[in-house]
Amino acid sequence: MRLTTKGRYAVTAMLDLALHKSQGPISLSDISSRQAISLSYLEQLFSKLRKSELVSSVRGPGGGYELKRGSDEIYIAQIIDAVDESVDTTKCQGAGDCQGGETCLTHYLWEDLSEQIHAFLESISLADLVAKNEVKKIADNQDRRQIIVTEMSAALAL
Amino acid sequence: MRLTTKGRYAVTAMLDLALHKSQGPISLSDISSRQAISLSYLEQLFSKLRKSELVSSVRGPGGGYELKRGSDEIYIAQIIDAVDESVDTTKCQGAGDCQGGETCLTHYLWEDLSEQIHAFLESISLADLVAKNEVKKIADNQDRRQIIVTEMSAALAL
DNA sequence: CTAATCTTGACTAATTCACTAGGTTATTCG
DNA sequence: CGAATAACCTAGTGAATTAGTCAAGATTAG
Repeated sequence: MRLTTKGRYAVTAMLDLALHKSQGPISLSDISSRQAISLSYLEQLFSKLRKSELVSSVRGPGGGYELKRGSDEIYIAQIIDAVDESVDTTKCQGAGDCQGGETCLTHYLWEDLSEQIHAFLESISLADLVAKNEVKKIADNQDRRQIIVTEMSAALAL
Repeated sequence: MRLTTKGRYAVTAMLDLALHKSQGPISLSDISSRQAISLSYLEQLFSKLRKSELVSSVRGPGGGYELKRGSDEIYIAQIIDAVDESVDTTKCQGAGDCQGGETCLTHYLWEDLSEQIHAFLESISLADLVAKNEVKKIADNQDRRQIIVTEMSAALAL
């Protein structure tokens, strides 16, 4: 699991789609001006998002991109995985003397942590983020923290 | 909150220190050979870790680095923050027309998510990771997932 | 059919990452 | 004392990632 600006751009753009899904296909230039992301970079990102079946494209005038599924069926982890193809984090895949040795121990500890974050992001949908934003406007910080706890717990109970 | 290989290297190295803290100061060349991280890169990372008061150094023969606090008082987020100096994720800091507008909305949604991950990593100490590894050897996947839930909940209850 | 709109893909520049190489300074041991 | 050890510091390099440019293709409106 990697968490970089590329993934943030992708999630931001997908959020923009979710917020405007009632308006039919959204062109990338709309997203570009609204979210301050360069058009060409968006094009690259959406190429990957399309290959991952997260969005569908409509060409020609009035065209653009739409969420392929409902915003409650698209999870943050899927978006990040789509644009941020993960390299192998182990680095010691059968590389000689690292068979359950100490080296693999620490690698495994990190991977486990990474898995937990991934599981968390797999449990949050675009709709969740949008919905939480509504709540946030009223709730103060303490209430918000409580919401986070509830969500995280619920998320991992599966 | 960014999650890159740089942070992973730092956490891995700190875990190595935690696992060998009974042996006095640990030299970087030891960590380098055990964890397969280049020595000079470790030096750069530990320079930052030292400035962040996470480790202390002992020079000369037999010297090396030690955890400055107990491994139960050093949290993953601190390590990552130390080496991975975060750039401003907003990009629209008072930049004209982005005053609570739609642009800031999506930025804020992402930042909130990022905060949650940070809060999570702030709640996991080096000792936690080491301890969990002991448990893992016996526990099956379902048990592990329960542990995760407990940890995440406890983490955010503050 | 033609023009406008929007996707698609190939190509390029800038930045960051991971690492290397070289040295200097502090400390211990023979 | 002097040689070995190891932290420290600075600069530089290659590759990957990030971000942006440009020129095609596809599709619809008029």
